[in-house]
Amino acid sequence: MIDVGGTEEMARRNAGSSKYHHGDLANALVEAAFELARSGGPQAIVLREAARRVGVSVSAAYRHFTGHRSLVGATKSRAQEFLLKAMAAEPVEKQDNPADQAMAQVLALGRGYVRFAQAEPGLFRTAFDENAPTEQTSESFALLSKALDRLVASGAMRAAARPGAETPVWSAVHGLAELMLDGGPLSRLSDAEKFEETERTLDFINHALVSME
Amino acid sequence: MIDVGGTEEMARRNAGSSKYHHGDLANALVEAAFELARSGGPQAIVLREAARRVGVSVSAAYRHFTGHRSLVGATKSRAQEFLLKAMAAEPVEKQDNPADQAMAQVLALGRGYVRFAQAEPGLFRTAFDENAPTEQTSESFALLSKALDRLVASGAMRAAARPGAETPVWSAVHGLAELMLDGGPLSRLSDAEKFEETERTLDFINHALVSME
DNA sequence: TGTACATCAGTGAACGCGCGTTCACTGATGTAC
DNA sequence: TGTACATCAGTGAACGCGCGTTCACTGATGTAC
Repeated sequence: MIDVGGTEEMARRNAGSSKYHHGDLANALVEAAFELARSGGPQAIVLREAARRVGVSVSAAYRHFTGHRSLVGATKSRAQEFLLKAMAAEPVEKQDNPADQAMAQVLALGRGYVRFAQAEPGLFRTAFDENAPTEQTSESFALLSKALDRLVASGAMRAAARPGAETPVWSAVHGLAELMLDGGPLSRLSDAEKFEETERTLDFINHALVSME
Repeated sequence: MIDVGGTEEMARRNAGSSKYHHGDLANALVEAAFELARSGGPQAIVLREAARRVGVSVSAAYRHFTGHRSLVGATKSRAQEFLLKAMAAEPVEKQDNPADQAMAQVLALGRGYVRFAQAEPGLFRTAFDENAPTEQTSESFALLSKALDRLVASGAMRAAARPGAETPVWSAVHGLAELMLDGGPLSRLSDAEKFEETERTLDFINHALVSME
């Protein structure tokens, strides 16, 4: 145990001889809930199980959350953050001219979105769990907005078509992600086919954005 | 009680003095499950409650379904049929030329899809319940395929762009429906705004289909 | 046409399960003086 | 620096709930002769 780093909470947790006061139970519970969600979606978030995994009594959770619902809400937030990160982290191929570059950036966001859904279906479902309270406004939406603004600025898209353009783009990408998700109508496709359908849909978006008036 | 019509099952049911043999329990249970799904989505399908509503003992249901899962599967099928009907029933505005007419037909399918999701969120969710077994291949998909074929035949869409065109169109429409569903990120929009976003997305699809190469 | 009997389609009680939530409690911590 | 005490963050046992499923059973139906 040479490793001295880690978060402040971990430090407090490990430092104190007593484990009575955990130090960061709230975060620890969300982390456990997050892992449950990762494996089985929002339905798999079980307050008792999260407490069990953290090694704490069930009722201790009620010091930090008003109940099951608020734990799920916190987990949903975390899942949304992960989706955001996946979108932002998707590589963008360098293009010759600004218009192509701006379009490549828009499409990369979509690609990251779909790939995240594919890689982490449980988290993706949790991020859009309709039963859980939404704690924050969507930063993913803001990311897409900015990319579309740049698309207009680059000349790749008409300014007149800009207002409200987020919705159809988001819809196409979100719909594809949902349809290809495990259990969905397109879930039986091979990985290669899924890739193909993703690129096809991104190309579809490309053509629509360029030709909208 | 002048009404003599009705299905054969209902006839048998009402005719016999004894109610011991229901005559059509399987259908009656699915119908009850369907109403539960309509109100609360697939999660609301409770085998015991369905039996209760039909007025039959719980264990009677096991004569007709292997268990809860198969009841949900049957209900999912029914919900899919309703979606199909809503798509097919959506009115198509008459257009001057064949190309516009073919496009109007494609977009009407999408409009019907989104409107069904909006009007019957519980059924829409049930139709795409990832946990339930899928019993039949999607007739909705076939409907869309034919409409796209006609689009090519009419000259509104390039033949080269036809293969695989179902996916992006379906994705855009499905995504919009999901995002606007109760609890979704766009669920807070007013009815007028939802209408606007729907038309915008259909227009988006229109432009993409026309300009794809 | 009547009767015996296999089969079909119900009944109702019971089971175990794991969940979310609540309760009275107690040990640890930090602050005022 | 020490002490009293309020507050904070845990414990563990218990509750009720409604669910899906199973079981031994019984009444109704239809068919063979």
